[in-house]
Amino acid sequence: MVARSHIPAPAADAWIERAESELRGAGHRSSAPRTAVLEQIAAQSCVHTAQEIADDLRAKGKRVGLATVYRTLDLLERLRLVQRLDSGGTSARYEAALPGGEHHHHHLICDRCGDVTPFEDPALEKAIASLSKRLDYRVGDHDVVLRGSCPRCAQA
Amino acid sequence: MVARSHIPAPAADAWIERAESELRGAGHRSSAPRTAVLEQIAAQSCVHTAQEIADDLRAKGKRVGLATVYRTLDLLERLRLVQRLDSGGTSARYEAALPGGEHHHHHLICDRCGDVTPFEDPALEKAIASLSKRLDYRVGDHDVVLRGSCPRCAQA
DNA sequence: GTCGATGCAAAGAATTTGCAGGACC
DNA sequence: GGTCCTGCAAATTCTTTGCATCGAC
Repeated sequence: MVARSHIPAPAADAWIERAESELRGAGHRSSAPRTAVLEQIAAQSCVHTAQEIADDLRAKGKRVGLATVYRTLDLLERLRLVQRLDSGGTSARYEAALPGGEHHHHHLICDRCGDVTPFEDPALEKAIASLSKRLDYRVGDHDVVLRGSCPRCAQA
Repeated sequence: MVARSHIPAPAADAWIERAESELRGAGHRSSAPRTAVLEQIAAQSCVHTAQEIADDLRAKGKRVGLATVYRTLDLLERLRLVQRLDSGGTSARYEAALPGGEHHHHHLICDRCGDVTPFEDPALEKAIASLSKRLDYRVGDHDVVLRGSCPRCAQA
């Protein structure tokens, strides 16, 4: 469904290092299963579900319990190292995020085939930034999801 | 948690009529439980969960099964008469939507207390519209969620 | 009268939690 | 060696479905 990776390989490595370091800093230990999950998240193209991450790892011969995947994702989400996307589908999807906001992007979701494609748009970010200042809220994160038909489904 | 209604009373009435008419047009029958759900959705302030809708109806003495609430919401969502919001919370939230796009808005969600506040911003809509034209996707809907701290939680 | 709609309860799906054993520091 | 982490399975939570019955048209 989804093919393109949106984080270049060197950034993926940097993300893993950063994640390990932040986890350690937060008083957590390192372990083979956890590292495997980190690597899988860094390597994966765009958003995946917990189940997919576990399956992908199993396919690579790394046996990691689904509960461990969930627990790791939960930790990473708190540290803002992964971003959860509730795409309206049946289960949540996760992807690597860089706390500094590098490679910040949003998603297009195809209503028909479920394809998820990342995009970024400075004008959109500017509109959100300007809006955030005008609101009564202290705004942190934001999420934008555009839904429609991907090129393949649109022509079918 | 959430207080303000974002659809004025006359629009709420119009929404109910429209919903009943579209449902009929789609070959569905009218029934007391379904009408009660429609009224509850129209009356409610911003997004509520299926469970909340059922509870509110029960509190009014209208006994409507949770399954019926889900079934009705499902119908309405297909007809674009309600909008589902997967706010990252544990369950989906729904609110009335006008297919024409009137009263189109987005949401601010407080990370701490779960408050959901609607807002609208023409500049943001313009940015999204312009972006949509540039993309390879045929874009239909979109969702924007800003997360942060509501005024009350921010000062605490 | 036919066929959709309802309610309840059972089924399903996604995620979380309890617990005993194993690994890290 | 204490504590955190893991895997498994059981428990929860949200949502969907099966089915007999009721009500709208």
